[in-house]
Amino acid sequence: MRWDALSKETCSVARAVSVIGDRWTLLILRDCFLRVRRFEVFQDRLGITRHILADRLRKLVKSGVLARAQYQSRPRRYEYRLTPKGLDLHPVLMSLVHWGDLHMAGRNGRPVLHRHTRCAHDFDPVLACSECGEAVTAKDVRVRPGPGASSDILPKELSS
Amino acid sequence: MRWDALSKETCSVARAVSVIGDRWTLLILRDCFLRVRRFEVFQDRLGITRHILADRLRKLVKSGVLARAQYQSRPRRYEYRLTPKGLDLHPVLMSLVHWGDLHMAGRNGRPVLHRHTRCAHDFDPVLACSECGEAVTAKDVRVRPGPGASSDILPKELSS
DNA sequence: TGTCAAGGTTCTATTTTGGAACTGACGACG
DNA sequence: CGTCGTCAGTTCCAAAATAGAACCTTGACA
Repeated sequence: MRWDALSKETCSVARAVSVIGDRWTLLILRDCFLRVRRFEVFQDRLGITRHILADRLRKLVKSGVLARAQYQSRPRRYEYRLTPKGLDLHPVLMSLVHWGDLHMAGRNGRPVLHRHTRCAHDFDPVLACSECGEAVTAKDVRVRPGPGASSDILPKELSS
Repeated sequence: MRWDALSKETCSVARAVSVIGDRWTLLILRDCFLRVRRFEVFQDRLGITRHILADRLRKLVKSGVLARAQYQSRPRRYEYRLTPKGLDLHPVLMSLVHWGDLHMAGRNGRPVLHRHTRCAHDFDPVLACSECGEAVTAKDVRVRPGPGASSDILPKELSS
């Protein structure tokens, strides 16, 4: 299966993965949320090769997650900023950070603290239900086909 | 930078990405949450090559996300199940699904619906603050170094 | 004229992946 | 007995992606 074949799958995860399912892309996005915007800064922080960085930034722009904006003329210089579509990835990154903090942290504890400015506390992200507001765990969720489903999206046992 | 170098980074995202930052791994995990457990079923559903599937399953077992369990003897057959560590990835996958639904869905709408069994409604995942319970957006969050921070974890502008 | 900076591109060598065939332990069929 | 089918992989080779390093371009500055 090719990269671009993934984006034509019915599944939302497959389509999302076709955009961000790459280790460098995820690390680039992490830095974007830390307000990194410039090619050289990404390169220094990530240790990624310039070739691949250019490629990933191009793909992220093409998919509408980042926007390339000129921040000076003469000489022309560009920076990369999260679009609204890119900002919507915040929950994905926050969930990833939290999982890493829980299961992969070193003995010194978490490397970064997140403060919720509305309540002024350091917090952990909690996945809540949009309907009742309670926290959701894997066992509380049942899946079923939606309007955009194709016949093979769920395994046989679940498609009833 | 090599794969295994990533897991030695201080950043929780980098460590998480060293485990799940791969398109196939994410798709395998999606299927795990749909209760797929067997080699052949993964292979049929994903269209992944058997070689790569075996490699990714091995890595997920090694990192403690999946457990390999014998489900019959004669002939010996094994299946792969999410461990508690793996189940903790549920918010990551849910966030990814939701982003895909929002920004990448086809014209027929979302392919899969999620029902919260506690309140019996179809729902969207919302990222909430563990301290005040309110929904969190990217703009409501400030980051700062935590106990496990290294000097280079945040860009210069934010390390104050 | 020479140097520096940002934001790339080009080159080759190494790694990873795709695609297909093969293995090995069994059970069932005829 | 011989053959077929299933499941969980492994092996092989060709094609694609990545790493690492050097190079290019535009313009500022001295």
